[in-house]
Amino acid sequence: MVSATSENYLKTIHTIGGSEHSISLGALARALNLTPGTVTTMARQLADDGLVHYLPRRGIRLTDLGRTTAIQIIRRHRIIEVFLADSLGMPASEIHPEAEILEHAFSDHVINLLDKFLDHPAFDPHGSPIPDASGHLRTTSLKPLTQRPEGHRYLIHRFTRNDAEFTDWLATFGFTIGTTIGFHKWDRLTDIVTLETAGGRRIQVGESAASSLLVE
Amino acid sequence: MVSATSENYLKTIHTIGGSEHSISLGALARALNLTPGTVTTMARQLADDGLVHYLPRRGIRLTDLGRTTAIQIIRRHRIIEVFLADSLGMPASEIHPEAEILEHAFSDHVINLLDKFLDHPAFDPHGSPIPDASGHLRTTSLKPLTQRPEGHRYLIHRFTRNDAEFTDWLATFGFTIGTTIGFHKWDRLTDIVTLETAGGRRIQVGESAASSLLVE
DNA sequence: TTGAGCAGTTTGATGAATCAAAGTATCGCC
DNA sequence: GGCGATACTTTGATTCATCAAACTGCTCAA
Repeated sequence: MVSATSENYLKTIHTIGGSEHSISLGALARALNLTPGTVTTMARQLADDGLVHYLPRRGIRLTDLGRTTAIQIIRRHRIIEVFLADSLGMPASEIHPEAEILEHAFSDHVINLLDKFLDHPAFDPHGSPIPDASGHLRTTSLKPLTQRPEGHRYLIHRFTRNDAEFTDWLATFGFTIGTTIGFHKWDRLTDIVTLETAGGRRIQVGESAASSLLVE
Repeated sequence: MVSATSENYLKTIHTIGGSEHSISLGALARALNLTPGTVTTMARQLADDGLVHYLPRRGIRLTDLGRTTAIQIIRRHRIIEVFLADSLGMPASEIHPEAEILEHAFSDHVINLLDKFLDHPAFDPHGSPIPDASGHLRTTSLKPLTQRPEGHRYLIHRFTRNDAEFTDWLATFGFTIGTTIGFHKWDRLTDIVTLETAGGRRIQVGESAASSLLVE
């Protein structure tokens, strides 16, 4: 069994370095808000446990075991987020810190039951994909609109925001599941995204609203 | 904020000593499976935090603060158990150890949302009452059958066992919600409880099955 | 009333996770 | 090629929760 602390290290290494990439301990220390010395000590510990490859002064990288462990934690986190938002009705902006704690307390067994209860969601409320129990991402081309190139039209597949007011509002422009949406422009300065209806009409929404549209 | 460790001490003190009674540190050490020295050290710590009254060599007792804290933990535990059993379909026999861990990870805010989601259950799947958010037990005369005196008839109010097979079986004897049930005898040696139908017929069930009948 | 025995306390040590501060490598620049 | 800045590592200390083992004090029985 891996401690909650180790789980947080693995999750962070996976988040900032991905599965292949080696990351510097400094970057890890900054991401975890710990002093460099602490992270050096823990890196040796994680390497002893076979969870990471650690080359002093060169960086740290997940082993196969570390990666599968990290992915299980991410899976737990995202399933919990779906539960908090969809079942309990928490706003998407509040769920992360709660999930951050709960992810270390839920057993894989309970998480699998929760996954079933939620009907095997493919995305969390922020639009991030949820790996299945064996750690694979469902092969799908669904992504949040904001992870697509601008200037194209996309097919709307799902809203990752459990908010009837918002989806009703979108529907007034003809944006419903199964229809297409134009991704005109994302102004990164103001975080305003300009959408385009089938009729060519332009509407503006915030980046976070736009990212709740899962498109293909 | 109280550590998960302190929470476990408080919960155990409340469980074995109730709210008034002082308990010996030895009893506490045995209940927590810790050495006496550990518990002595922690008792001083809890007293410093204002959670218990501790008189060396005499015993330990919850303060008002300790009691309300303990009751909140018990509330979290029991609401989580209802969720695991009723929503996720876990057998009542498996929920306790999971709830034991989760109770330290759920915030009071999320617990209140979960309580609402579950429609404010009054009892956990073992038949224990769930305190409300302010720590009060709903004033109700509902109790598991096995906490009633033998030789009387009681009104069936609820089954704390999410098991259609069991309730269907009871229904074949006319034991449904709103009807009465006779509590004939509880043989504490064999833990067999003898029930009596409206027609005077006697049926035997195990103590744990009988305790899942909430009666008035 | 005086021990013997037991319940409870103290002491010294351990492991996990952390920090501050001192020490060392490495990389790029002149 | 040498030097300085930056990044990383080491060292010594701290806190929390725990244990084993030595110690102390209370109570009951002879």
